[in-house]
Amino acid sequence: MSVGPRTGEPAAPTRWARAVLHVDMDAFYVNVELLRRPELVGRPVAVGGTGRRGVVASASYEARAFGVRSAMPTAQARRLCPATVFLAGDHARYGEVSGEVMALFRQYTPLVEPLSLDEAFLDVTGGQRLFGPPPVLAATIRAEVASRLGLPCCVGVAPTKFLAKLASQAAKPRATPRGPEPGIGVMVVEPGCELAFLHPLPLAALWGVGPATLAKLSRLGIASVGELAALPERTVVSAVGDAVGRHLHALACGRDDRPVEPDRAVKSIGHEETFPYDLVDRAACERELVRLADAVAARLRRQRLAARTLTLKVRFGGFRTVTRSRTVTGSTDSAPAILVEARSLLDTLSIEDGVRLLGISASGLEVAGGSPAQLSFDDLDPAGGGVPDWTEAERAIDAIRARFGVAAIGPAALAEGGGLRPLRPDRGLWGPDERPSDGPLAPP
DNA sequence: TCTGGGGTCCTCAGACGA
DNA sequence: TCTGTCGTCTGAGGACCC
Repeated sequence: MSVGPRTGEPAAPTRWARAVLHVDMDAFYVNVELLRRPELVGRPVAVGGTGRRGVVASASYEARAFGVRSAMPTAQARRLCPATVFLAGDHARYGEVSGEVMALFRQYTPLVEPLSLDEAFLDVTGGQRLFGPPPVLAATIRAEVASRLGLPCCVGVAPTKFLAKLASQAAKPRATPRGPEPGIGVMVVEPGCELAFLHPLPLAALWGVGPATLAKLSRLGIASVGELAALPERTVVSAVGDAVGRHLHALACGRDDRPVEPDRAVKSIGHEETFPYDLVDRAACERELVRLADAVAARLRRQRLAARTLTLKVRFGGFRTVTRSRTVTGSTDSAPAILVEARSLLDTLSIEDGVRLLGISASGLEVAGGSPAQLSFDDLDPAGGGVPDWTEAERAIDAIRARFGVAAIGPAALAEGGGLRPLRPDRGLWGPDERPSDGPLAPP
């Protein structure tokens, strides 16, 4: 389907000055699981955290028909649709499949910008002579993903990223109380017809308008993108702030010249974890910080990066969340150095309300070794004893893990019952695991 | 017995140096 | 020497996305 002067007729092979595809995999995690569990096809299925405090990461359209949505607490999803089959998920597998999907896209253009595991922008402006008009290429890619990987997806075609993204949403299947209804698969917004597609849409369709911004814009008495575009830019800025206001007003007017960026540099690397039961003593918090610091440092080293700023995130029992960060001269990719800093930041907080979540994030990233003096944070050690140089030891740890797996070696503080409990890539991604033995805590 | 994890970007306040 | 201004950096928090 297309929005344009020739709607209903075959698209003429006009040359697009700029053509962007947005490819969105349908219920990606669920459909990857269905490939190896075909007996679940047609049933309500959800992937996500299966334990208490878990949330849904992805739901089949059969489950969505009952109101099950991603980011919904698993307990609520169970109440809405008790017949749902809940799967814990396999993030490593989704990463592998995502790699195959992206590799397929790159057969058609080198300008592929992954947004997440399950969606990407493709700039196909330069491939029109080779692969045909963008709408034809969109259909080709969709068919290739289905035939070679066995996965459904939707494609939006438009002159800009933003419109391509909206178009792919319009092409998606719908969950209705009667069951899933197939979508159109490919939606095309022809050049010159951007506003006809855009302006009837509700404000919430705009990328960047969430509940808070929607409430502010609604106070202006508007409900559609077209009404937003009709307002003076200064009115929008006064309602939602300078940067957001100018950005949203431009989008509403159909202006979006952001390029497809294949090589976006990572800005931060972090890990956080919600615990099955709130932590109430500092020693337990510090053990968790050891695991988090170990995981963050390992990822920094894997990507040959070092961080200047470290941020500690703490969510208390009442869901109040605070962050504390510190920026230093130099940079680090060392777990002991990150741990010293995280402990020091934790010391500034009272944990008497219980700690529901801890997280460590590294930002201000630079290429490791690029700093004149690789910092060891030893001037921040409250004991004043400095942090030993772990460079060689961590190199050895990385090599052992590369060969034998992440659980093969780790900090002694994480040894439990003869085994290690490091952060696994797929552990607790959508909430704490079901099994109490997997977590550090029993119910209080 | 509601509310994950990994990110990016923006706003605002305060500190600080020119 | 003091004061005000401006730009920049940092820290904290919020909003949003998937």
